[in-house]
Amino acid sequence: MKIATWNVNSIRTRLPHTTDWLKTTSVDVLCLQETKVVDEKFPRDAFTEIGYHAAIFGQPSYNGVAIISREPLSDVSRGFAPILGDRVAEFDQQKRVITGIIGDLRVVNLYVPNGSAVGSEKYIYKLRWLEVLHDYLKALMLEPNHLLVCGDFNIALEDIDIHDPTGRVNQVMATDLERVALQVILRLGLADVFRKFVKDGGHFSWWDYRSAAFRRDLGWRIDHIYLSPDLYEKAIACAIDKAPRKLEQPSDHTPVIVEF
Amino acid sequence: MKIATWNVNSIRTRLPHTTDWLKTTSVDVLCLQETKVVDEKFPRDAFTEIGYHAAIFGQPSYNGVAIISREPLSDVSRGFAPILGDRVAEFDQQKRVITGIIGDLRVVNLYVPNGSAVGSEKYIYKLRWLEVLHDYLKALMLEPNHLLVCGDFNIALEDIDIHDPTGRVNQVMATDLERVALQVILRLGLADVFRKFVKDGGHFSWWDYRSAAFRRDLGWRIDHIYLSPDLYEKAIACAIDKAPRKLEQPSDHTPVIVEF
DNA sequence: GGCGAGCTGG
DNA sequence: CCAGCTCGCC
Repeated sequence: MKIATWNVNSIRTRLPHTTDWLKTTSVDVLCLQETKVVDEKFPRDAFTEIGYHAAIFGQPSYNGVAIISREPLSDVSRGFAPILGDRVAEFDQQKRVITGIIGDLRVVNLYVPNGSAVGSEKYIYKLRWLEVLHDYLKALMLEPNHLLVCGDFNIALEDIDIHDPTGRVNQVMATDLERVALQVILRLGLADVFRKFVKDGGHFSWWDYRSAAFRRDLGWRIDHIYLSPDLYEKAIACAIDKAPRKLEQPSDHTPVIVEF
Repeated sequence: MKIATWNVNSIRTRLPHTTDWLKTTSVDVLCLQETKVVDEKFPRDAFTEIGYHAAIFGQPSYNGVAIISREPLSDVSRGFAPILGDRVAEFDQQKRVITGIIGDLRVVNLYVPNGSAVGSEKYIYKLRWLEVLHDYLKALMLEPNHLLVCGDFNIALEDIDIHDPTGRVNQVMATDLERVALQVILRLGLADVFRKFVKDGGHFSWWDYRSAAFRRDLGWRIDHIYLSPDLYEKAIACAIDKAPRKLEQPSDHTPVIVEF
């Protein structure tokens, strides 16, 4: 059983990359972020043709998440409100959360806000969003299922997750406030499965399009897979597949895969 | 001596096509229309590197003309107002006219308004613009130089210049009013040099991007080269080069070349 | 409908 | 650097 997360930065532009990758890698579940397309225009057929189902939650231009899976998902829910009620409805205007159940496993797929610049409106929104995410995951953890929470977190948890942590306290995606917000969430009982297998730094999942960042390996590890305790024990591998980032017209992110 | 006219539909997008074509065709003067770029962003260096000068008159997004030449132009003037005075200044807001002298030859490069739909505001503007052009060329013909007037005229002079002239009287680029306006200009003493060499129809310089018009050869001959009488006598060839229209990401127009 | 530029977001 | 959008042109 293999489950992956990949911010594709437009599923329509990256459709051949995505289906090619599914065919060669044969993961069972692929969580996509930044699909950037309304549900009516999501290229569902391309996934059906190669034997996958798609649960989608999109909007025009921005954000958008989807779970591609060999087995159909049950109990799919989109956004925070179905779990937390209308008090959080404002956070569902941006389509960043989708979840569903496969067997005894709940998969949560997230596209955490980027935060723009430290102290900006968007940065405040990101921190508030993470608080809501805490309540959301707390609720889901009451279920009997195993829990896998993955996606583009737009946060580098440790300094070794950044190519150059100099001045990180002023850099969005690495400030103390963001890290603490995420650590509070993890204290609910989730662990970064990549770190079960890889202890050193220099492993990245995102490289800016600008300044030839990929060629110079100036990356960040901001795409994560978090597991509930017993699932964490069962994991036998977790890796970043850099190959898709080397293709023509790549996404700026590359997939992370966990295997059980 | 070879002189060409080509509506490139954005010089930045078509820069490789344009410089490649100059290198293989080695024309002495190339008149460009729809450069779609302000002068500060015009890719002058690309032409300098291959041995050409550039006289430019552009604006952001729309219109824009340029004359690319092996020898530098003298007496360059941009727009109608330098010749006709401020009464026509309103017509220079759109950058559609540039002229300069090489040896004993004045080259006038035009991007005639398209006219949108018959009877529209833009159609009226086109007819008024053609009246101003008449006065402009009348003034230039007082000079002792030979005169070459070329560009995208957005007018098919004869029915044989349209793939299907059915209902042309209601079609912009082929109405009687436009044709007469152009014929009045030509009566100043200018002749279509393409017709010195080619008498039959079915020769086009523009094919709409839509409906696979190029593949089906549904074109129009709207890019012209007009010459003063003694120059007309000296012309030894005039041809449309369809090759650039067959490239990847082509302009919707293709070059017309006259040789002396 | 096919395209390009300029804009906004990352 | 790249994505999609909005706009205007043809």
